[in-house]
Order: sequence, then structure tokens, then C-alpha cells
Amino acid sequence: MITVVNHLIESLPRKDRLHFMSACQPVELTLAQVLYERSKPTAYVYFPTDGFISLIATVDGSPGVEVGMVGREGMLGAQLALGVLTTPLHAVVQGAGTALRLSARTFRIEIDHSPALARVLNRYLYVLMAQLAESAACLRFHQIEPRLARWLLMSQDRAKSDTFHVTQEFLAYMLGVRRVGITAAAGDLQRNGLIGYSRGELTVIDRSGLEAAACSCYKTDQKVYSEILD
Amino acid sequence: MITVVNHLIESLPRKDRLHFMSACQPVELTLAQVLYERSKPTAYVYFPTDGFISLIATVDGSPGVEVGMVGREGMLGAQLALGVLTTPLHAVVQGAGTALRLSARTFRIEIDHSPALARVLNRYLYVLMAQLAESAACLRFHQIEPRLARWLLMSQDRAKSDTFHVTQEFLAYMLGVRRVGITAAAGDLQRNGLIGYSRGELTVIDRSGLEAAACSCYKTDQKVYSEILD
DNA sequence: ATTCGTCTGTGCGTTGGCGCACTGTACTTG
DNA sequence: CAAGTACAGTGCGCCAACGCACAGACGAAT
Repeated sequence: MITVVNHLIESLPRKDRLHFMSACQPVELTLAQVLYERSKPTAYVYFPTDGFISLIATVDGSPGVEVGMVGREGMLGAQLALGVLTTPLHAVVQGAGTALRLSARTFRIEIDHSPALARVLNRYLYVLMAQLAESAACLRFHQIEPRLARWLLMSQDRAKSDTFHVTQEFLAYMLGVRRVGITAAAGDLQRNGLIGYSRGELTVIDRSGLEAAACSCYKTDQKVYSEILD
Repeated sequence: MITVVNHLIESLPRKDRLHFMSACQPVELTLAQVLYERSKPTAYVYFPTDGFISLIATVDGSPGVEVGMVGREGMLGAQLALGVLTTPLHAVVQGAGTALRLSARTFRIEIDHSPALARVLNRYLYVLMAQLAESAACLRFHQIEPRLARWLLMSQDRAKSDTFHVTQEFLAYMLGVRRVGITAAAGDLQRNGLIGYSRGELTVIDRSGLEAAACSCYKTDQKVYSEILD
């Protein structure tokens, strides 16, 4: 039997947590499922317990680029706590799994009834903002390979598995680069024995090596999260 | 006699507004003044009435890049409304002028006493998040010239003057590029008769031309702001 | 009037990433 | 087992932006 495995929910005091969970509904997250579309109203919020979700920013017709990741350490739709129904970002399931879901309306009622929930949501929003800002600078200054390494680490943290399915095409989309850019960077990581890669099956072999290869943003993210939410 | 000229404060109902303003203290913003430093606690929040402020993200030792701008349409320190004392970004005065200032403590008391204030702050936070995400994609996909044009428009909107003092060195820092990159881009805009430029004195000549030269992020920003806060 | 500091413009080679097109290598399905 | 369909790898020319260095150009201060 599985207990709650979303960190935000876990952090609630027992009474609030039980009440909150009774309002939740477990749902499957299927790979590539689009949960939010930019500037459209959001019907539900999601607390991943197992899967994880990418936040994608776009401009004009450009393909898009990932600016945030949501796993069991966070939630999707926190902007509802700010009283805004629409979302500025696309949200796409990037690792299949499960999540707890609430309707927007129920979620807002829960917030009104639980100051502890409101508090943790506010703090999470702060972390999210810090991540967005970090992403901006990272996109500007860091090269593909360190960014890829970072991405793999972040995914591994959320997938809780050292092997997962991702195509180069997909990685290219996430990082906002060409596919061949990924071919080169991933090839490099592979030659250095940090990852194994074969037809979409990616395995992290040397995690600490990857950490060394990743840009500083990985550590920074972790630091902010733990300072604000732990 | 000057009435309040900060849009967020103006949007409060009369009673709340008067109370709020009596808690405020007018201060001068001097050029290049550093108001916030990353991950340090914030002593004050600022509501610009005249000057404006740049939000700067940094990674590692990299120089930094602007990810947001705060003028009379916004405020600095909104994260306090989330209950977090530190700030994820540097904040530097980019246009000298004046602002209304409150201590962090007073600000939080005001929020607790005015639901209208809390509401507008939440909405502003949402706008800020949208801006950060937008910036990330903009930094990744847009070229120097359109970004420069956008920056000039945003500054002009906040400076309420079509001529202001900025060196190429400074612009380079804001956009996260080389100074010579600015030389080239600004030269281009100048040749096309959109701006005049001489030893740090920059004049916007053809505003609608600049709007055409700017990347789409300019319009997008305006749209989000007006949808959420108007 | 000369000097000095600040700001702008130019020139060079370098590079990281782009666009495009094609080849090679697997699984997968009929 | 043959054909089809992902997916990964390679090669080539191109370009925006980079780093570095130096040369004017203007304004203020001595």
C-alpha cells in the first residue's frame, strides 16, 4: 500500500493533509499528454506522485523550450493560488506515471480552508519563480552539453529510475536546440562513460560524473528548493 | 501637487490606498543603485513612481542578464507577499527617479489588513512569472537587434521620456551580450532612422518603427499585463 | 591647450550552434 | 522475412555572436 508521495502534500499537518487528500482524485499521466496550454484556463491542478511534467515556454512560432520541471517535489497549477485561472506556459507529461488531481474550484476552496496549504503553495511559487529566472540565464550562458547533463539529472531525480525512454528529438525540443546538437552532446557524455544510450533507452551510468558535467544550475535549483521548502 | 503615480497603488480602493500610502515613505532612486542582491534578505519593498529598476539573473561568474523590469506599473519585492524574505534576483536602478518605500515588516502588515492589496499583489506576481518565462524563451530564440528594440521600448514606457542616458556597455550588460554586439545593432537601428545615438544620449525617433523592429515579446508582455491587471 | 577618461566604431580570427540532406541501424508489423 | 518506420549518426556550408585589440571622437578637468 502506497502512502502519499507528493512532497508538498506530505508537508501538510496531518489533519489538513487528510482533508486535502479526500478532495483529490488519482489520475494517470500518460507520456506526451498536454495538461495545460498557454493562456488557456486551467480546469485542474496536479500533484504528481510518480510521473513528471515539463513546463514549456514558447515565443512566436518557435518550437519551444523547457523552463521548468514538476515532479513529486512540486505541483502543476500553483498560479491558481494567485487567483489567476490561465497559465502562461504549456505543460506536457514528460514521464508517465500518476498524480493526484483536483478541480480548480475545489483547489481554491482547500486553500481557503488550510493556511498551511496556502503557506506551502506560496513558498513553492517562489521556488518556481527562482527556477524560471535561473532558466533564463542558463539558456543564455550555458552550452548544450552541461544543460543536457542537468536535464538528465533532474529527470532522474523525478523518475526515480536510472533508465528512461527519451528520443534525441524530444531532448532537442526540451533544450530548444537541434537534434544533431543532442547527438553530439549525448555522444560526448557516452564516450566519457557517464550515460548509456541506445535507440531512446537512456541509462545514467555515472551519476556523480554527470553532476560534474552539469551546469551549476542543477545545484542551485536544489539549494533554493531545500532552503525554501524543507 | 503630484498624486500617486504607481499603478498598483492606484488600483486600490480609496480607503485602502490612503492607509497604505500613509505607511509609505518616498525615496530617491539613484542610477545604478543596487536595491537587492541575490539570496540576501530584503529590508524594503519599492513602488516606483518615477524611476525604474532592472531585475538581473546571474549564473556562476557570468556577468548577468536582465530578466525583468519594474517601473510605475509594478513593484519590487512582491515575493514578500509569498512569505519569503530573500530574493532570487539582483535589482538595480536603471532609471533614476523616485519610489515609495515600505519596510518588509510594514508591508506584510499592510497585506494582512487589505485583501484588495493582497489580490493585486498576487496578480502582479503572476505577471512577473509570465515575464520571467517569456524572457527565458526570448533569450534563447531572439537576436540582439529585436531584443534591443524591445528593451528600448520598455524603458521608454517606464521613463516616460523619449531620450535617456545609457551607454553601450550598459546595454550589453542588460542584454547579456558583448558591447560590440550593441554597437552593431544600435548602428542598424540608427541607420534606419528609428533611434538617435550619441555618446550615451539615446533618443527614440520613430516609435512605431521600433515596435516593428522589436521582438514579439514586447507585445506579449503588454498583453499579459493588461489582461491580468487592468 | 593639453591631457585624460569615457564612450563608440572597426577589424580580425574563432566558435557554438543552425539548416539541410543523406546514410545507417535497428525494432516492428504484415 | 521483407518492407516499413522510427531513431541515431555524419557531413557540409553558414551565420550570429564571441574574444581581443586597437583606433578615433568627444567632453571635462588641469
